[in-house]
Amino acid sequence: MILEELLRLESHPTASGLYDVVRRRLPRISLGTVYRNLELLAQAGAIRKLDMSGAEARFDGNVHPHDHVRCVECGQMADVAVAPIDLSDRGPHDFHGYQILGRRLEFLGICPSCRQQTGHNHPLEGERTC
Amino acid sequence: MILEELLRLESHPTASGLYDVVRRRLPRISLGTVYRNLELLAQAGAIRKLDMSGAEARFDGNVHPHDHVRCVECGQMADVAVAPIDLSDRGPHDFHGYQILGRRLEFLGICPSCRQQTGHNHPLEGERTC
DNA sequence: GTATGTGCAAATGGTTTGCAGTGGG
DNA sequence: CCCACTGCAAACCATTTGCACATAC
Repeated sequence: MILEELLRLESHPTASGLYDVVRRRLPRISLGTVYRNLELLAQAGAIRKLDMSGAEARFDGNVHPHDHVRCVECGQMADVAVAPIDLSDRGPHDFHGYQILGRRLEFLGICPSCRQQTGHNHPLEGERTC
Repeated sequence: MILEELLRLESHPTASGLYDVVRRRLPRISLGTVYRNLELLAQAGAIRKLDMSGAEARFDGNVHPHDHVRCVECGQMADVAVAPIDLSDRGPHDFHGYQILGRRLEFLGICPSCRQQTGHNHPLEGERTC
């Protein structure tokens, strides 16, 4: 039922956000159970766990290859089609001998609704813009 | 002195790793102070805070634009030259109206020393390989 | 003396875990 | 009856914070 609700949502809920939703159908479920099952589902490859950038982890029912944008203001996330990375000129020694298994790419920005509310500038604190 | 030690190291230490190093020169320094100053230095743009992928945050004295590889086994990190991302065919609506400020790219792999020790396979749990 | 920065210890918050209970097979 | 799974609460761990004190100006 946790999986069902995650698939229904196209937001990328946090564990406790999903907990709130699932609790509407299973009022006696505990947050620990939600965490346990999300972990199992992620390991089984049924869902993806998005634990980037030190924030609260978010979960994604879409297991097709894709990247993400995250709002630096509110933490909301959205899907982005896979952005091709040019590694044509790289040898293994550009990676210091690491055997590369994968990559994680996350765009950072401001979502439409946060953009309206605050005229803030978010210079990304010492981070190159893109 | 925290900054000095971080610049001297080319590993990408965690806060407590750096704490251990700095404590050799300042035996009475506290971990809280290390955190406080790393935060200030990162905000001032003197260092970079690398808090990707839900692990313990790491700090980098190299503020030039570059990406990273992280060992999924031991957490060690290394620098990688900026990998160009092809966004030529993207309009703002591919990003769901997000105003893009930056990106974070992290390669995941196994570092040379972990590679020797364990013949393990690390299929990156339901993650596309790269 | 006033402001800034520190050590220390306690609080925080997301996540994990130990354990006893429960329900399905 | 057994076992996998659960609720619950406590533990965990990186990080942050409150506070009293120290040091520099």
